[in-house]
Amino acid sequence: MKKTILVFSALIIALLILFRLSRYSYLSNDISVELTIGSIAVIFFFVGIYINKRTLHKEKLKPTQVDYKKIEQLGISKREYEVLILISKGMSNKEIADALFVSESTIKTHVSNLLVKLDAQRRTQAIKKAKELQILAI
Amino acid sequence: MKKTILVFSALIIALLILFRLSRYSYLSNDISVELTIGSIAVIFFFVGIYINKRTLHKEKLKPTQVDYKKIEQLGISKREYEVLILISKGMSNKEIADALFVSESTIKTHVSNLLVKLDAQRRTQAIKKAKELQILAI
DNA sequence: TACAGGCTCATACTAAAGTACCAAATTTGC
DNA sequence: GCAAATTTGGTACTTTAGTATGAGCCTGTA
Repeated sequence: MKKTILVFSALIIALLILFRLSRYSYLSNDISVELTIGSIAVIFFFVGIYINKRTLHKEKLKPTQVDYKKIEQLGISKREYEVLILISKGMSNKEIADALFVSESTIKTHVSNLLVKLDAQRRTQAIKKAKELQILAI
Repeated sequence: MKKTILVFSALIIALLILFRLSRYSYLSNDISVELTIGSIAVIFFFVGIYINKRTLHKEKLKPTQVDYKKIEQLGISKREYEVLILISKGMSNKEIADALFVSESTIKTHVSNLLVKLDAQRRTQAIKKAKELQILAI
């Protein structure tokens, strides 16, 4: 943002100088003046578009922020949340168990607890609800 | 877009007139000229931002377009795609069967075919892959 | 008309997923 | 340091999910 302001300021100064010079140039008539104004308008119009695109682009890179407060509100523990993420990646209980170095029984317990906390009947429904609640990045 | 161009043109004309008038106004000195230029720059800067925001906002309303060509490429039939959508909504085979007024056996067949076509082992994995392939809106 | 493709459904399985209940080991907060 | 919460894991069971295979019914089209 600092860079943006600097570039912006530099542009304004440059244009003002340009305008000053133009007044003593060989083209010191009405056409020159209107040309300058037009140029300024067009340039700043595109500068606006450019800057806006840059800032909006950054927003798009983090489209869905995880709502950690909601995770807490739902009483979902750290480990349960880990399991939830792996579920959403399409992994089976066995695969999750291997990934987290625990037994499948443990994962089943976590999943069961998750389903209650998310008020879901199935893991697929849990995925959907979790995304709606924004506790899982889309 | 037509409206945008009209507004844009009107603004330019208005500013040119304003500038013309300012030359004969009581403030006909250097400060007036620089003020005008500054105003034009600022105004067009924000016009650029505004227009850009509008167009980008429309893009955001359709964040993930469904890639129907890819559905065809994968050989996923109409009915199978319907089932896929309901799976992604977290529904069980029985629920999908009731929703589509067919038997659970039929849904199982569709799901089995879907898993092969999406190269998935589970329905949760099918959801994830389908979203990655952009054949399901996120 | 014949035939491919899609939709339907059934049977008979096997494999996961999920529930219920219990209990021990750890971690964490006060 | 102790209570509370978390994590872990087990048994036993029910319910879904998924596979394999076969078959009848439409529909568009070569």
